[in-house]
Amino acid sequence: MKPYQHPTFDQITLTGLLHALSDPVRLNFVQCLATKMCEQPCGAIPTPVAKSTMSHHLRVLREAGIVRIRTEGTQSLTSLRLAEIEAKFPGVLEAVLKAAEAEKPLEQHS
Amino acid sequence: MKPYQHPTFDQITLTGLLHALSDPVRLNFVQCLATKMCEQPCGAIPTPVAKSTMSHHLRVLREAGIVRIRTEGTQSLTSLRLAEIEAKFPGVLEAVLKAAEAEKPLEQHS
DNA sequence: TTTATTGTTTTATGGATGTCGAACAATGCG
DNA sequence: CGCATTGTTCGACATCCATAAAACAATAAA
Repeated sequence: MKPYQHPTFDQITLTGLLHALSDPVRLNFVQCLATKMCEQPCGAIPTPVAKSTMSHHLRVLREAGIVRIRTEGTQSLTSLRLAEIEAKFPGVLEAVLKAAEAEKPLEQHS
Repeated sequence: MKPYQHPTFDQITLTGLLHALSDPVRLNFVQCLATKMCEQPCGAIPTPVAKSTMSHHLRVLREAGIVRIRTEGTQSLTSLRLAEIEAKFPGVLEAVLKAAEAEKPLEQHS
């Protein structure tokens, strides 16, 4: 299999992170990841978009340095790079996630 | 003159705010606004882009609910909606601004 | 009134983006 | 081996976006 390309700590940028989080689908995915606090296969998180679209979003999150993805068997496991982001941009992700949780009454279908 | 349209407190969204801040030019402008802590005419803040481009960015920031703009004479004065954003998304803007300040060695020309 | 200042609007353009279906790849299972 | 599962990749498409030049609007200053 092809191992995924991840940005290093130094390559992560603030604007890149903000842009990645500015999409509702991606923000919701990150939010779910954060609450579960463990690696998740993409399929384990409900999304309102097609498989291929989700794959695209996952790549954006990965290239922004927000998530780390590794493959195990047929499924790819995704985890938050929480510690690194906190180290680089203290308080940002935490505040955003808290705000997202407070803002969203939450609804998913399928 | 035409008074500017501003979103109400309820109309401000997290993704809208993140998207508005995800552009380097806009983030830099907001950062400058925050450090000066007072109304500023657009021209008082150095930008690397054309006037018309900056006008566009200002509109994005305004429509996202991040800044408030009023006209006085020929110039339009811009101020941060700091208290409102803090009330709606506690800690978000503060953390982002702090991260931006830490990340940017800062350079402007013209 | 003429000119300067300040910023907006319009129009154009090249590039990025979100979306999806279909085809493909890799692994696991029978 | 054949089939199912899980994602990725590849067009394709419509939309949004950052940029800027040019024209316009409104006020201030001479």
